Amino acid sequence: MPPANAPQQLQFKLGAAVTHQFLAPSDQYSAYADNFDLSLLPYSQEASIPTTVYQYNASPAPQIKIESAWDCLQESQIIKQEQPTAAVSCATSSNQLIPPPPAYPYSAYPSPQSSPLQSEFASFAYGGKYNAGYDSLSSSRTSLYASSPCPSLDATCIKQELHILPPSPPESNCETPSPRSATSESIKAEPLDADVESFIDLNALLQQQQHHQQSDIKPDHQLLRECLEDTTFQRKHNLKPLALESFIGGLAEVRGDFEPVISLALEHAKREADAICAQLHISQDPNAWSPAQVHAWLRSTLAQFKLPQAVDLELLFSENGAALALLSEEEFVRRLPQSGSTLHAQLEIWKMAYADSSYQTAGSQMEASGIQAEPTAVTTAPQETAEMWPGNYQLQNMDECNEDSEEDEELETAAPVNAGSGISQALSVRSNSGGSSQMPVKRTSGSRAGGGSHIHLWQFLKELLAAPQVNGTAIRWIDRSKGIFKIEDSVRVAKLWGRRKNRPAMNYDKLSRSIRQYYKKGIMKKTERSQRLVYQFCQPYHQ
DNA sequence: CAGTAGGACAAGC
DNA sequence: GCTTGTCCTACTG
Repeated sequence: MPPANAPQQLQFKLGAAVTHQFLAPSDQYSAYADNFDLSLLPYSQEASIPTTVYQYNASPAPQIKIESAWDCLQESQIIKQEQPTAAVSCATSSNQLIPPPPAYPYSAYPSPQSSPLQSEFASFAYGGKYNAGYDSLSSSRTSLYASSPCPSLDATCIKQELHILPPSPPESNCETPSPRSATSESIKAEPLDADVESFIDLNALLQQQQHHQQSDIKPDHQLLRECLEDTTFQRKHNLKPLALESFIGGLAEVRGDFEPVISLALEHAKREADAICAQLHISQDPNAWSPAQVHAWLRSTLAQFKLPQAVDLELLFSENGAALALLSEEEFVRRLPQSGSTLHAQLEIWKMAYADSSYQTAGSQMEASGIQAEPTAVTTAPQETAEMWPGNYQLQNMDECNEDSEEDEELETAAPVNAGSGISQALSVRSNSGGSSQMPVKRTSGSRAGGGSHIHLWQFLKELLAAPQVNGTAIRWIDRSKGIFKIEDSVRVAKLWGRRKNRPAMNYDKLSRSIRQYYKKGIMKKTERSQRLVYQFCQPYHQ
């Protein structure tokens, strides 16, 4: 279990690393300064490029790249692990785009920007109260983003490239507002050259400023405080304060980038859940639990986390699994102040893991029955089986993570590394308003090495469309009910497609040729009133 | 100029 | 055989 204040510390660090200016209690200063000396920044006259740049005029699609904290996360957590995994190799590759924080379950956290649960989302993403769950999932690797990862945060960890996504087009039906729109009051900066790659290599700064460090060490982080109060750095680099909330909210835009880690963690969650289910003889679907099974699960989880066993647990929790799943965290805490939060977090993980497996099951059923089949409602819980948890999906992203070139990094932020994998797809489907599920995309197999995947273009497009928060600037629905969508950024979509298929030479010309092949196959068509870059899925390929 | 449309052929599964 | 990638020409706004 991480220290109780780890989430706050971590969030603090992240926010501070981004903003270079914030207000916080002195103890938080201390917590931060223990790991990262901001005194480097104001003295870095040679640093010609700001750490944080908000490019309002960037085009076509500024993106968010966050390397620092997650690199640190990986190095401090993943590499330590005894089992070499794809995540390890991913982490060890230099300068790659970081895997993202875990997606938040839409069902529980509908809108990180607008929801009052925003702070909870932040906690979830950065090892907050959900730490317990992930920490517990198994030994170590599942603590990727669980246990406080950045005690080792140091200058080498801080290399950031931040590009804030522009607002969605006015007509966009993106479900999540852009960071700018969500934080317009918080983010203010002078427009800068769109082509500026903005980052600070603190390694270099560290070397340049060592003499300052050696000769100017002040006690009690006084220097840090002075630096934080000194805004000359911000003025010099056109930096303005960025609210932590806006940064956290903006991460929703890059949620897809974190999917490799999500998948990895989910895989471990599933394995552990699998074992627990077998041990307790309960379903992996919390909604299927009887009250007695709920009690068994609660007691098991309490024991797992070494939390005090409640004597009157049966009285406190009389619900069945379905009702339990609807309880808020507050309700959990009200009933069990000491352990309610952990139980709730763990239950969320189980729900998320089950939703993911359910989604995959639907997808595999779809695949098995042929792609022309009507879509399977993802929300329909599959029958319980002993093999409910899929075991082969989790590492498929890691290959791409490794093979990413720096050039492609920008693409990584624009779309999930594997848009069809992991929980973002499931969550996207689950988040659909009106209860209409999308046609599940065929899951790509875990072995795409060397030859791309077997995914069809139309499926890939639906994947992108299913993640408007991530891909809304590249492709979006015009009329979802009719299956009409528009490719907003043909180049990017084509590159994403090329990456997925391991076709570096892919371009929109070729992609569109494939789309046109769909005309005679009845998969896609141009809209009645033909518009550029606007296509329409034919039935039953949409809806 | 970018996008659209479609023919032709090849490659990979 | 199917799907997709590639290259091509012609056309359109």
